[in-house]
Amino acid sequence: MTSEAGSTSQRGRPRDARSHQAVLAATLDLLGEVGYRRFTVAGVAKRAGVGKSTIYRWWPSKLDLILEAAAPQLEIGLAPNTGSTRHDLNIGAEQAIASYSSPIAAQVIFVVIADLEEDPRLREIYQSKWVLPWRISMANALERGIANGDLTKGLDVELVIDMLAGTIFQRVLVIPEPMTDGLAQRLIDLVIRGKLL
Amino acid sequence: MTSEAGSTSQRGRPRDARSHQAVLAATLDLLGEVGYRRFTVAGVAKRAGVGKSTIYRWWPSKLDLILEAAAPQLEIGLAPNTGSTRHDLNIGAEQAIASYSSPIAAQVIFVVIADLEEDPRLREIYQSKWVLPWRISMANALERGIANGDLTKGLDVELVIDMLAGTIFQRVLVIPEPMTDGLAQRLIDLVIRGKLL
Amino acid sequence: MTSEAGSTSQRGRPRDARSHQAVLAATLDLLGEVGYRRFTVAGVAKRAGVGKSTIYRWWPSKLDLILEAAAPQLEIGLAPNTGSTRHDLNIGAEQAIASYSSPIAAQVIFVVIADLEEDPRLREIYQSKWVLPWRISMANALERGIANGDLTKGLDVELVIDMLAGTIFQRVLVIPEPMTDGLAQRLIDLVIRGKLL
Amino acid sequence: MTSEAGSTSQRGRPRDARSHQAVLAATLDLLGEVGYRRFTVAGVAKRAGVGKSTIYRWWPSKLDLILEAAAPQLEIGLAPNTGSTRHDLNIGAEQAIASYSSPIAAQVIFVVIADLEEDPRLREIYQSKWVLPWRISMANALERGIANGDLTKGLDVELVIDMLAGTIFQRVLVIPEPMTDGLAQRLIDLVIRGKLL
DNA sequence: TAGTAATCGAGACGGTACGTCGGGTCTTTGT
DNA sequence: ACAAAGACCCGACGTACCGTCTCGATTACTA
Repeated sequence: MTSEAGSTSQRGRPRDARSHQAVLAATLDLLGEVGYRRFTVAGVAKRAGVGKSTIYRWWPSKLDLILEAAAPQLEIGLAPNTGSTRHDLNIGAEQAIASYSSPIAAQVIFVVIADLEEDPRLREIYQSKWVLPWRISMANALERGIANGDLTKGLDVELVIDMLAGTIFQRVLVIPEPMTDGLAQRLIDLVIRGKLL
Repeated sequence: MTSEAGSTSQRGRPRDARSHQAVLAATLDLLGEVGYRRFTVAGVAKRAGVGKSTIYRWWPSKLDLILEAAAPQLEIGLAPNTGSTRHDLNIGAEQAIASYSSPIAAQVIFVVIADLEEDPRLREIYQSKWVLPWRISMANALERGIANGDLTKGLDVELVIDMLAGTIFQRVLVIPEPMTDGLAQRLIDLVIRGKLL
Repeated sequence: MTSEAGSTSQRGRPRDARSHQAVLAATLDLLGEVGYRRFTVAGVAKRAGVGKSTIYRWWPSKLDLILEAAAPQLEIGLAPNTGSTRHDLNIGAEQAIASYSSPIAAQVIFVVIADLEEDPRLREIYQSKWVLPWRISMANALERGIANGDLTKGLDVELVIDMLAGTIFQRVLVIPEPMTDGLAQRLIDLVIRGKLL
Repeated sequence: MTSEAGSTSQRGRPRDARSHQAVLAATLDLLGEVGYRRFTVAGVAKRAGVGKSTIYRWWPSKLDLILEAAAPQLEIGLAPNTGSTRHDLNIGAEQAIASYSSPIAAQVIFVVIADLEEDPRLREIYQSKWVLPWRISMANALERGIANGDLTKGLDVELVIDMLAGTIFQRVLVIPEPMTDGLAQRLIDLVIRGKLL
C-alpha cells in the first residue's frame, strides 16, 4: 500500500495474536460448559479478558466465531490410501465417528445446519471445510476399490457416502445414547459385501 | 375416559378452541415464512389475533409452542402390513422422506435436536412422539420379512433402521440440495438384497 | 323502589348483598395489608370468594371500587353546634385529624388526588362526598362565631378552612411522622385569637 | 473530589450526556403531555431516541426516572435574608406557591407521597431534596424575626412552617381550582400579626 | 310447575406495560 | 492502528394486571 514491498503497510498496533487465541479457547470452553443456548459473546469476552469489540473486529457474528472456534474439532480425519480398500474405508468411518463424538460437535452441528436454510454461506462452509475433504477421501477410496475389483462396478459412490455419514450421524448425535461399538466395521462390511447398484 | 362422569367439573370459561388452533396455525405459518430465527411469540399473537398471555398460558415457552405446532408435521407415517416386505419397507421409507421434506421440518428439527443435550424432556418428546412409532412399524416390517424368509435371519434390525433414517436425514436435510429421487427404492433394495449380518 | 311503579321490573336473581359487602371488606383489608401498589382486583375477588366479573358488574373500575370501599373511612365527622365556637371548631378539627389518620387514608387519598387532574369526576366525588360536608359544618361554626362576636367580622372563612385542612393534611400525611398532639387545640387558638382579616 | 487524581480511572465509553439529558427532558415532556397514568418508559425511550436499556441502566425503575427528572421542577426556592422578616417570609411563601403550581408538580407529588408509605427511601428523597432546604430557610427567617422582635418569642416554628406549606398545598393542589391571589401576603400577615404561642 | 331472566363463581381472553437480556455498534482512554 | 472497557440502540423475552367475555349453576319473580 505505502511504498512497495511492505504489501500490508502494517501501521498502528499489530493484531494481538494472544487475544485471538484466547477468544477461540474461551469460545470452546464456554460452549462446552454452558451449551449453545447460554453461550454469549459478552461471556467469551469476559473469560478471554478481551473487549467485546475485539471479537467483533475479527468475527462478523457470534455464529462465525463459534464456527471458527469449533472448526478444528469438527474436521474429519481422512481415509488413507494403504492399498487395502477395507482398511481405508474403515479408517475413514472411524474418523467420522470420532469427529461427531466430540463434545463440541453436539453443541455446534445442529445450530449450524439449522441455519443452513437462512444463510447459504453456512452451507458452503459446513460442506467445504468440514465434510468435503472427508467425502473426497472416501470417494477416492471407493473408486480405488471399484478399480481393483473389491467393489461392484456400478456402485453409487455418493449414496454410499451419504449412507455412511447418515448412519453415523444418527447413531452418534440423534438417538438417545450413542451406539458406536463396532459400527464402522459393520458399515464397511455392508459396503463391501452388499450389492449396491 | 368418556364413559364415566365428566370428572373435571368444567368450571369457568372453557378454553377457546379457535384461539388455540389459530395460535398453532399462526405458529406454523410464521415458522414457514420467516424461519426460526425471526420467529417471534408476539408475531404469532398478532397474526392469530390473540393476546400474548393466551399463548403463555398454555405453552410455557416459545420452544414448547413450536414443538406442539410442528408435531403433526413431523410425525412420520408408518410402514403398513400388506404382506409384501418390499412394499411395506418402501412405504415406510417414503413416509420418512416425505416427513423430513416438510418445509417446517427443516426449521424445527435441528433446533429441537440441538437442545436435546440441555433439555432431556425434549429428547423424550422427539423420540417418543415423532420417530418411535415409525421405528416400531419398521421393526415390525423387518421382523415379518425375517420370519417369511425375505430377509436374512441375523439381520440387525436397529442398525438397518438407523441406516435408513440416517441416510434419508442426510439426503433431505443436510446436503446442499435434496437428492431423493428413487432413494427409498434403492435403500430397500440394499436392505433386501444386501447381506447384513 | 319496588312497591310503586315497579319501574325496575326486578326479574331474575337479585343482587347478593353478602357478596357486595364481602367485596368492600376485602378491598379495605387488602388495601391495608399490601397497599395500593400491590392491590389487585383479582386479589380482592379471591379474598372475597367472589368472581371478578361480580366486581366489575357493580364497580366500573378498580378505582371506583376503592373509592366506595374507602369512602366511609374518609368521611370526616362534622363540627357540631353546641353554642361554644371554640368547642365546635375544636371537635371539627379533631374529626379531620382522626379521619386523615385512618390507615386507609394514607393509601387512598393521594391516589385519588393524583387522578383529579385526569378524571374530573373524581374531584367531584372527593370534594362532595368527603370534605364538602365537613367544610360546610366548619363554615357554619365559623359564621356563628362571627355572628356572636367570638371571631373577627372580616374573617375569610374559606381561607381559615383551607388553613386548618391543609395544616392537618400536612402533619398527618406528609411529614415523616405524624405530629398531632394538641394540634387541633392550637390551630383553633390561632383562629380565635389571631387577627385574620 | 476534583483536586487529587481521577480516582475513577474512567475506562470505557463515557456516559453520553446528551442521552442522559434527552431522557430527562423526554420524561418531563411526556409527563406533562399525557400525565402519569399514560406515562411509559418505552414512550420516553422513543421520544428521546434512546434504547430502553439505556434508561434502565441508569434508573432502576420508572419511578426513579420520574423522580430525577421532576426534581428540579419541585425544588422550592428559598426564603432570602434581606433584613425584612415580612419580605423574607413572603418570598419564601411565594416560592412554595410557584413550585407547587408547576404543571409537573401535580403529576408527580401525589404519586411520590402515595408511595412514601411503601418505600421509605422516597420519603427521604422527598423531604431532603425538595422541602427540607426550604423549611430550613423558612425556619431561619422565622428565627431572625423572633430575634429582632418581629415575631412572638414562643412561636412554634415547625407548626408555622407546616401551616404555611399545608395551606399552600391545599390551595394549589387539592381544591378544585387554585386560589392563590394574595395568598402569600395574607398568610404572612397572619404569622406576623397573629398570636401563635 | 315451568319458564324466564338476571345473578353468581370461575377463569380464559385481548391488550398494554413492565423490567431483563442478548446481539452487534460506537466511543472513550491507553499502548 | 489496535486494544479493553463499557455505554449505546434495538428488539424479543416472559410476567403481571386490567377490564371483558363466556361458561354452568343458582335463585328469584312471572305465567
